[in-house]
Amino acid sequence: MYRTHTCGELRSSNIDQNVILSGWVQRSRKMGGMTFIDLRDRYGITQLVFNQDTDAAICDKANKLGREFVIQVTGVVKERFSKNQELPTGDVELIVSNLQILNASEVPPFTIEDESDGGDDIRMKYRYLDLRRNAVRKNLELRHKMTIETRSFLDKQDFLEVETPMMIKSTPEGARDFVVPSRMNPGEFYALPQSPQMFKQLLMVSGFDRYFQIVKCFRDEDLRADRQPEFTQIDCEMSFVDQEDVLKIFEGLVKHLFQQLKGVDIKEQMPRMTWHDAMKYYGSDKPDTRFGMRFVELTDIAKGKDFPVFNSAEYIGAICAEGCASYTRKQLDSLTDYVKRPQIGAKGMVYVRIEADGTPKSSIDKFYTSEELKGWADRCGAKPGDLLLILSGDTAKTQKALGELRLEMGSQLGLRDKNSFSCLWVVDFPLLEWDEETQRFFAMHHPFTSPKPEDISLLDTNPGAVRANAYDMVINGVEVGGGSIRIHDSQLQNRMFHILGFTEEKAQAQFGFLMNAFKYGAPPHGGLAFGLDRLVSLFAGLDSIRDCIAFPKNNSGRDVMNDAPARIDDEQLNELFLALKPIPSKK
RNA sequence: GGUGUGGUAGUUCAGUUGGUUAGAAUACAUGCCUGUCACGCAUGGGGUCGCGGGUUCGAGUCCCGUCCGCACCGCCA
Repeated sequence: MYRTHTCGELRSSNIDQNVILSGWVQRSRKMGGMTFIDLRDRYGITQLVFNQDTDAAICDKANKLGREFVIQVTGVVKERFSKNQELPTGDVELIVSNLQILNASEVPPFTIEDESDGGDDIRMKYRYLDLRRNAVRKNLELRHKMTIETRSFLDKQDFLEVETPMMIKSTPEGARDFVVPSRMNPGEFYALPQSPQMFKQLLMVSGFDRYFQIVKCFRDEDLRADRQPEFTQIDCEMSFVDQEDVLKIFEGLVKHLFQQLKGVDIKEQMPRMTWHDAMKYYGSDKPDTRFGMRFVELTDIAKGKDFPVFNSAEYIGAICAEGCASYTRKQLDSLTDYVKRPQIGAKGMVYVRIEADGTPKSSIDKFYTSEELKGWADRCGAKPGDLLLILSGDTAKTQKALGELRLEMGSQLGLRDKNSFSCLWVVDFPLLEWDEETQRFFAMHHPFTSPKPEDISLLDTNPGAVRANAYDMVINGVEVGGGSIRIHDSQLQNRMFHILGFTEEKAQAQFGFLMNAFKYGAPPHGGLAFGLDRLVSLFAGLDSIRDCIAFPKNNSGRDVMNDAPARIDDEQLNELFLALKPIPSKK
């Protein structure tokens, strides 16, 4: 027997019991005649005591232990002389009578501590050691709880978890597919699913009525702090539902998760915001609503005076930063630099300080009268001591830039507290998005998304104005999930394919099986998918989803621990009838 | 593909206008220490300054190229 208790288990009630513990040496403190060792496992830390006077041999043995040695100890639990309030096991310690080294350890490349001395890079390379740390393990425990609670909630609502294939057919729409060559079908490839989209819709045709799956999805696109090439979705679909039904059920799921995992009770209904309003007031389809600072448009009153920049602008918008009139020239310059970065791309920034006596002071004083500037301030609801920040230019670009500026100001003013949560639904997304490059419409969500019935008549006349039955859930500016009511009518679906530029043949080849299925009684259906990694990282207050994934990829999509991806043998290539083109030199 | 930023001891970092033998903390090793829990004290070992080229009497420092990490833009139906 390796242990009778875990290292997080012993309390005063265990005093005088004989126990066996196994675990890793966290750290040892040698005091001369005494040695203390912190023994760690997943459950906690227990202090082991060795005394030269009591048993010199075992004390000598203990003194030879290094960090991360795996040991087994037998001993009796005793009350501590001086208790440690920081540890749950801090009232007791183990007087060790038998010590066995189960495995020695080399000195780890970084310290296995809550505050490790290791950087991200080295910790990823030795991820199995990083996972020993409380901080990382806690994230995975939270992830576990989230999947358990999700399954339990959805099960109670009659959802069935059904697995769908990981090796499917590649579809050129949307993200790039990861592909897998087929040995038995030379020259042909499977794709890894970007989502189980079509399969879950087929399950609706099959009458499963309520489906979910916690499922890996794959997209061969560049990575970000919140994007991995393989990621996990809570994928859901329901039959005989309209948008309202879907929002209600899954709002319930998210509230359940908040309640169970964070102890946060969200009683009121989550706010709904149209996509149009989100863009107008926040410059983003995923607004961070933890703070206000909504856009105020000034185009009509700021245009047509003597300031050429504004006169040539399609849109002039402002945000009001409360109490920021005291910003120095240096701070304002740094904000200007911020919005002028190529990633944001604003040409410049105009500010108006509202002085304590109410007089406006601006970088463009000479173009506007004090009365005019006061008019702007009034419209923005600015009080003395506030600061208006104004961007202008092309509408979409300026709103986006102003949105970035708003987030930056929110961060600077400490309005984006990781421990407060603001959820909302963004609804009424446009169905289609015009692509300048290819001069055609793309489905903003995916090609199976249904248009709003009242907008269907616009499909032929003004496709760009058609709104979709599509919705995203946004928490703290993070898109945590999204979905839509699908098209279940094959005629309407055909019309969509036509608008998206699919020929009859191409639509048939690509989505024929789905179209076929729809001929046999497809129920009205819809659903959504939550990004599990994003939800967990949001709940845990992490900066990157990497921290809640056991074995994540780095920025270039590599697993730095096992060095995947890697070349394969010629033999493997031959078997697959594959030949590599010359690779542009690297290394 | 692009922009920014970084690469110096096992690790995290400092390193001035280019100038002696490249430092600190921590980790590690050794010794001392019988109630520590970030124990303490002393001593010690540890460096291809990412790589290649250039400028210079002299380069961690300046220039060019390159590789790698991170953040972001493009991309992500």
